[in-house]
Amino acid sequence: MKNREGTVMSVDWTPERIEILTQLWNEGIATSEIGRRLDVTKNAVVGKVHRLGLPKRQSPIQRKPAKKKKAPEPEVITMDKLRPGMCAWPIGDPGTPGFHFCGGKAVEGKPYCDTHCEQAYVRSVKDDRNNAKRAS
DNA sequence: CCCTGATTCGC
DNA sequence: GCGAATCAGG
Repeated sequence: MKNREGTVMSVDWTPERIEILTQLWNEGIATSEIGRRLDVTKNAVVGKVHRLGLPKRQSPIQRKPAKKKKAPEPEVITMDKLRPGMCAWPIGDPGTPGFHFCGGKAVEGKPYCDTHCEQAYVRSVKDDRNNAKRAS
């Protein structure tokens, strides 16, 4: 695109250029060729084509769903993944499929993370009160 | 390694 | 919305 006469921000996808792009694409011209023709990169072409919803080509390519840039996918902490310093709060029923642990950062000296320490503590308080009553 | 297109993601 | 980077198939 252009900013008021001159400074190029990116390619100006005018209707003409889009038409050329579409036509060349429908003729089966390679993206790199189209890019050369319109003076843009092949990535720009394929990106635009994809955005325009034009028919796909070289079909049987199936990309990995995984991406390494972001969203590393929250790992499920199974027993073998559990390490010291990880919250060992059980999730699910032990011995059944899908059983795993919280896996969060455990509080120093505790087997659980902050959240699960609190939950454990709530129970402890009740028990401690009863125990304390009896003890005293 | 070259080509291709496909998808994600920072801008 | 754009396209470089990255990825996957040929």
